[in-house]
Amino acid sequence: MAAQRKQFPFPEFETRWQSRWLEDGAFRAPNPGETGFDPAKPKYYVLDMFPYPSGEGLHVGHVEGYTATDIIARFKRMRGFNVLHPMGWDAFGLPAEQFAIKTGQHPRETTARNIARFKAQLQALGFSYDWSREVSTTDPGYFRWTQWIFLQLYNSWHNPTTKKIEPISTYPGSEPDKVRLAYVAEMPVNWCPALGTVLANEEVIDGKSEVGGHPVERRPLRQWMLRITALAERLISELDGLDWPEGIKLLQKNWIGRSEGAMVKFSIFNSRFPVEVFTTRPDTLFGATYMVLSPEHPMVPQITSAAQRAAVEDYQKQVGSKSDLERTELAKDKTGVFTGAFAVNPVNGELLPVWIADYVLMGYGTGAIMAVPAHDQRDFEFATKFKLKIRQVVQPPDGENWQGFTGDGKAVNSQFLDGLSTTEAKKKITAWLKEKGLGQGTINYKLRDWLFSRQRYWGEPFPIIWEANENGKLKHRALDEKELPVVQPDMDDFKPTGTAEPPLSKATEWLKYSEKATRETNTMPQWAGSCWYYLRFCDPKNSERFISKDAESFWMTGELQTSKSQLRIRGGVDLYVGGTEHAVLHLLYARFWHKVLFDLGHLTTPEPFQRLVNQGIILGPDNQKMSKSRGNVVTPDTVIEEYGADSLRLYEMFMGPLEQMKPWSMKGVEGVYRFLGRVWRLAMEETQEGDWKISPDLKEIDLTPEQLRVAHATIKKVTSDVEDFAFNTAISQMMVFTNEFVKTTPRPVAALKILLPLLSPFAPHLAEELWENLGKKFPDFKGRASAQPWPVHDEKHLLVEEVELIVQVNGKLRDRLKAKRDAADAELEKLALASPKVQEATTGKEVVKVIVIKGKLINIVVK
RNA sequence: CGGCUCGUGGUGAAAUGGCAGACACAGCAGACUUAAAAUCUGCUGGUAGAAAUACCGUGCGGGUUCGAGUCCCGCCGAGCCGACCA
Repeated sequence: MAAQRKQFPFPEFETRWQSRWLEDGAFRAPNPGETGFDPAKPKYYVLDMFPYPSGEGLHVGHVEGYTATDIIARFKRMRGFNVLHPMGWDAFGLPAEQFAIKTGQHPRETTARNIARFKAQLQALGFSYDWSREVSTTDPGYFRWTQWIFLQLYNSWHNPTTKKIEPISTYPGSEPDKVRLAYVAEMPVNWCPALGTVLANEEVIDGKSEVGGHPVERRPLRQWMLRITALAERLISELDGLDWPEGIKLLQKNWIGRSEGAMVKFSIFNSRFPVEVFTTRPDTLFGATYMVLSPEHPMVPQITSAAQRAAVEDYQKQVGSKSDLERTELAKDKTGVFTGAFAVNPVNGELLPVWIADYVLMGYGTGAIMAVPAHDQRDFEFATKFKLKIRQVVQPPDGENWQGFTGDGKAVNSQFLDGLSTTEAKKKITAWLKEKGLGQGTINYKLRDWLFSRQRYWGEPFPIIWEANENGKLKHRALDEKELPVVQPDMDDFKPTGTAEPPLSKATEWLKYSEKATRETNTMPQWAGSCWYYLRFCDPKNSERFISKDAESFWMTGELQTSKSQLRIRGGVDLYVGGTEHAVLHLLYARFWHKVLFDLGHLTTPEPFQRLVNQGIILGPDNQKMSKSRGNVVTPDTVIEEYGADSLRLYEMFMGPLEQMKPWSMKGVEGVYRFLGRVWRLAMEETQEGDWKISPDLKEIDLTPEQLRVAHATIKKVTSDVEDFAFNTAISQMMVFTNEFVKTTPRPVAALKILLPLLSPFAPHLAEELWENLGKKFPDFKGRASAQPWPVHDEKHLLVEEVELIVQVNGKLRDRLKAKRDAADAELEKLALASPKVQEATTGKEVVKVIVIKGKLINIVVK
């Protein structure tokens, strides 16, 4: 098959065009102030989620999104935009480090090799990236600025009065370390013994590590945290102005998990300290019949009675040894232990038994709840199992069973709340609690602060040192930005230490910053580098700043200078394409950093990505997710070898809607390959010797009215389809166009002058090659196909004198008739009623109404 | 259990509330060829019919509408995500 003669000589011209584009910098986007910059051109920033260059290379799934953005980039250039379309590498990360450990090669070497392979694969697809802007997160010239941004976080705080991130110097208190956006905390973390590292909650799936699937346990460790929760509110509300899929916005909202409720203080009968509880249903306070603390709650040891101590400690041990997986799986059946303590219900002085149970999580709210079994499913199950009191305090509307009823209703058995609706009761009790100093209304979030340190070698070192203060206690201090970048030392042994000490702790030389100070040995997580790469692309070589003011302003807002008073709501990357797997984490983290830098005055837009599009997953030919173990992975290399890059690009776009999940089919590739062959033969003819020459059928003749109609309908449809990301239907329209012209001889060469520019974003190599060939004979074909202005359709060619109308009787198709395009309604009605088929269908019936839709149909309603 | 997305030929899929199945794939028949490949032509939702044509048809049941694949309600099924979030 591979040796088979190709339908058109793509093996020769595809690589030739790729080198020509590279050589003459065809897709270089000039920055303000650079040669070639034209201030009259509007900007368009189209971005792919840059890849992690794994050892596996790209598969056809990666290529889908990249092809879509490439089509948009090429389209926008032809429409006169200054298009920024960059590519780079998210190259820090665990797989490279683990591969290094296994093979003894330095991750820097394997990473460089993987990048070279990825780059070659991308270039073989003819993508129009501006390669002069290539960045890698592992390059010291890049991560120097990642570290610089960390310093911004370290040196700033969230001012609750202004609700903005401000320099730490505006903090009026005496303990700045308590408010910094980057802070140190002793946290129970997800420790993965196999990987020898701590993982973020997001990297743990069903109690196992996302990478490798190793078991993960909880253990307390000193960690760097980022105070993302300070911006929780804005991370929700500022989603509103973004052109993102609603589903993704919802995912982010749910992840942040805002809920309104109240904090309520319960005093404990035998303790000096109260226990605080968060509830979204303060209106059910009179229905609280017991209280539950999380087994890890710090108050548990103090309040536990002597009689219950053994049972409580036993239960704590049991829960502690369970992985998160077991804990949630076994959670179907409620478990718990009585502490022997009693809490006092602040509204009525009732004594409530205090239990511990693992269905209450330390990580949410205060780690303690008031249990209202009558109106909460979990409390109801628990109370039923342990025979605790259940008291109704909400009357459901229309006579529903009140047991376990969690909806809104009317308050009962609640003294001064009785008769109030749920909403009113919430308001009243919250005000009452506040007045008595027993609680207050509050908003709680599921979002936790971001665990930002990793015990790894292959990541950005922190620009932090530890030195002893007067009391001999170690204290962290930020390095000056002049000391950046902090580069990892070259080490032969970067294996995990097996303890919580990171591999960098073995670099004894590097570790020592001065007589009194040592370096932080943790490194940043992989997310760090990808949080701001879209900014660096705007000004990738800048050694003075992470991005120049001019470049930032131009590529984010389209204006050369944006004064503070003109700050934009819209702006940023115009189009961002990538998979849904980054719907919460990467996108949330990047938005967080962007907002911090925005508040600190380094950026001109509050959001990084104006428009987001998610491409669907491409399944293997067997309809299963592509994976090495299933053996159903299709690589671009094999497809390009056999059918060429243009066929691969075209097929990826022809498969179906971009956002949809769809299976791969080699037969489908063959289909678009045949189509490209037909386009080729529109212009070229094979000689006896097997060479190609310009087809003698091509003549400088006018298009017929019908040909003009097809041509202009194609311009119109392809243009609007590209704007709507409906690439599959754009391609089918170009197939219609081609089918119209292959059968005609002589063939108007003007048809190709329309088709080739339309086709060039999709199949750029073929379009360039044919355009250049035609230029040798027809002087009309100047320059390059990819540099042509985008064709514009003329509506006058689409109008036809006679249109076919369909005639329905009661919505059922009965006849078709031809009529003048602008015929009057009354005339059409008369024509339709005169049709024999209509008469057949209406005899003996009364015509009630006739609906005429101009140019489309006539519907006769009979009774 | 909850949320989201989606159910259309043998397959991938089209269809601003207005001719369901465009464009492809596969299949069948034919042309070219010694033959094959490639290419080209025709047919290709189901049932009945030689055909014209007729009837049926977008997961199921209701509703809105002159008219529903499309909008609304309820079910069934699939995929993805989140799952004890108080």
